[in-house]
Amino acid sequence: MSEELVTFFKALADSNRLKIVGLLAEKSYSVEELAALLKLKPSTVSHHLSKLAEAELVSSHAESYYSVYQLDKDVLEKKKRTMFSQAELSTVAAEVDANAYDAKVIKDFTRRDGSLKTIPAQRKKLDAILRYVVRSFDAGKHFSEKQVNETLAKFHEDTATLRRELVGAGLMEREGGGGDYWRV
Amino acid sequence: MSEELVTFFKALADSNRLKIVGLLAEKSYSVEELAALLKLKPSTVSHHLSKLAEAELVSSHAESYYSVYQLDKDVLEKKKRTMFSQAELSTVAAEVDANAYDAKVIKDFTRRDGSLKTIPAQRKKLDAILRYVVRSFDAGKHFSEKQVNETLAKFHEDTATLRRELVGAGLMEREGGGGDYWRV
DNA sequence: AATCTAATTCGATAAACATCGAATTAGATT
DNA sequence: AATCTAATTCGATGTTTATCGAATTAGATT
Repeated sequence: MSEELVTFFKALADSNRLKIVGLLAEKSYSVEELAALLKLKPSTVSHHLSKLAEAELVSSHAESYYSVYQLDKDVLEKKKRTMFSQAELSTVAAEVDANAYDAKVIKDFTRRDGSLKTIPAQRKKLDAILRYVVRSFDAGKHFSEKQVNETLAKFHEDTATLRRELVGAGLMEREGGGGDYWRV
Repeated sequence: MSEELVTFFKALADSNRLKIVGLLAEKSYSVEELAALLKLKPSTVSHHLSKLAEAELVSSHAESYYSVYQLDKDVLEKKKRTMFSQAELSTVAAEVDANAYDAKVIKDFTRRDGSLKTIPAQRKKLDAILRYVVRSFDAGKHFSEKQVNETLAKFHEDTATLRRELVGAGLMEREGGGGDYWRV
C-alpha cells in the first residue's frame, strides 16, 4: 500500500528531478536536451527519468533518434487530489501494529515469569499493564475478593492497588460490599 | 526557492515517517509511544520528527515528562493546494539555465578558434548553431552577399548552406536578387 | 536539593543513492 | 547492409541517510 506512496515522494525528493518535472510541465524534452539544460550526463538523467517513470509521473515515446519524455499531468492531478486524504492517511496508519505499544510496556514491566517488576506510575503504561493483567480472569466467571487477590498476587504484592485500578479503569466490575467481581 | 520543496518531499520520502504522519493525523503522540508503535528506538524517532519539523509538518509541546507531537494539518492543506500549481512548476523550471542547451551544442560543435567542426544535421542543434553564428553580424547594419560569405567562411567552408539556413530560420533577411542582407 | 524520566544530541555503521564513464543496446539514416 | 546517434545499462565512487547505543540535556516529581 504505502510503498507506492514512498516511491512517489522519493521520486520528487531530489532537486534535479524536480527541475525535470518543472521543465516537462512546459513542454516535452529528450534525454539529451534535459542533460544539457541540467548540466548532467545523459546516463544520470536517464536514471532520474526511470525513477520518475516508476512513480508514473512521466512517460516516453520514440521520436527519430530520441526518447521524448512528457509529464503525465493527469496522474499528477490525481495524486494531488488523493494525497493526504483521510482515507490515505488512515491506510498508512493501519500498517502499524496497534498492539506494539502494549507489548512494549508489558515487556518493560514484567519478568520472565510474567510478574510485575513495579506497577507503572504513568497513566498510559498502567492502562496497558491493567489490560495485560485482566486477561487472567475468565470472561463470564465471577470471583470472590479472595480469589481476585490470589490471582493478582501472581503479578504484584500490592493486590489492593491492582484491584482498585482494574475497577477504576472499567476493566472489572464489583457488586456488593463483600465483593463479587467479574470481568467486563 | 525549490530547496524548501525538496525538504518537504524528502521529509515524506520514508515509510516510517509516513507512518508517523498517518498516526499523528489521528491523534497526538509522544516520542516514546511512536517508538513503541514503530518498533524503533526513541533516538531514531527523534531524528525522523526533526526532519518532519524542518518541513513544518509537525510541531511539539511539552506535557509533563513528554514531548507531545502533533500534525500541522493547516500547513499540510496549504502545501497540498499549492503543490504542482502552474506557478510552482514554472518557479522550479526557472532555476535551470535556459542558455545551457545552446551553450552545450556550441561547445560540442566548435573548435577552440570558434569555427565549426561540422554543420549539425539535426534541426534543434542547427538552430542553436545558427543563433551562435548570427551574432557575428551587427544588428542594424547591411551586408552584401560577398561580405556575408566572408564572415561565414570563418565558421565553415560551406557558406552557402549557412547563408540559406540563416535566412530560412528567420535570423537574417535578404532583399533583391543581388543580395542585401541584414540581421533581424 | 536530589532523583527520575523522556528527549535530544553525538558518533559510528551499514544501506541507499546521485553521479560519472565505459560498454552495450535499440533505432534511424545512408 | 553498414554506419550513426541517442538511450540505457552496468560498475565504481563518494555522499547522504536510517538506525542504533551511549552520553548528555531538560523537566518534572519526590
